[in-house]
Amino acid sequence: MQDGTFDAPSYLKGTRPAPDVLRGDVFARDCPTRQLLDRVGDKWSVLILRLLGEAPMRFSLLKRRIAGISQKMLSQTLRSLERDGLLTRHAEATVPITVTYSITPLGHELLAALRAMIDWAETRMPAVAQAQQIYDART
Amino acid sequence: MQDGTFDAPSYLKGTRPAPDVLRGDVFARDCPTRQLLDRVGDKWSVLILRLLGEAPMRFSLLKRRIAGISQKMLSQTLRSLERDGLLTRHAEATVPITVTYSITPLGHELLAALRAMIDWAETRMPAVAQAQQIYDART
DNA sequence: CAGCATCCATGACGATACTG
DNA sequence: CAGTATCGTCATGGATGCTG
Repeated sequence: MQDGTFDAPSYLKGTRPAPDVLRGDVFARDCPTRQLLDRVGDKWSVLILRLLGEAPMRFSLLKRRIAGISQKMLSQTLRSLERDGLLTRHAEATVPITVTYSITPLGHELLAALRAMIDWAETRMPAVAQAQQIYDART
Repeated sequence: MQDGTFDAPSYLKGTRPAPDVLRGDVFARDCPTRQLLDRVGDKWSVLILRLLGEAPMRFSLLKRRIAGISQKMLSQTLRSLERDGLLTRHAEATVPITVTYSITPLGHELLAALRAMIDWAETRMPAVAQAQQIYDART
């Protein structure tokens, strides 16, 4: 039993306290925060979530409200968010077809969790911009 | 006056309420949230901020605690965060040189604003993973 | 120890054209 | 209307080698 049944390091089996130094591997790779940022840290996800947080919306309306997004990226990002369970797609078999996207409870939860970050960005990004100017002005 | 003095659309001049539809341009480009995510949505920034939120730390310790990061990315990300005013660099002229990084009040603020997101990720990413499996299993 | 310089692979993203 | 398919570009980030 001293060696354990598999090859996991001892601090992963709880026989030693995670040593703070060198638990990096787990921290960096499994870190749920990174996984989340991998998905919503892209160019459009949060923007789309915020819009759908206001109200369900059709593809074309999203396209018009998010100036600068391409059909490809909108479509791709929507599919990704749907896959993640953050929004749902509802297609009506009209001619032409009508597709509406809505945020899910899980998506709403995430949006709520992002609220503080969004607020911070809106009030404090000027301070960041100022810090940059000072940094860039240094000889 | 009916046509206005420049070629800006009327809702930008306040002669009509921003119509919800079509205010996309401003929303998408100036959005502080996007600016923030452009800076901390990368692979390592939040991780570094979290570590420095615990305690000031030297380059080599950061390198060891974040398994998988290259010197290049660590150095590059640290410089970017320093430029943004989120952390400070202190170099001591020992031989060899000793460099310590600390989080700033602004960085601490941001970290606090990210707390809800981090917590959400830690508790709810399993739900996201499950949603993905269901999505991928659909024929 | 704490970097910088360089090269290279990958993938994110945009533009364009086409479709049920 | 709501997409898919294809192509090209550019930025991100890893690997390697060198330095004060």
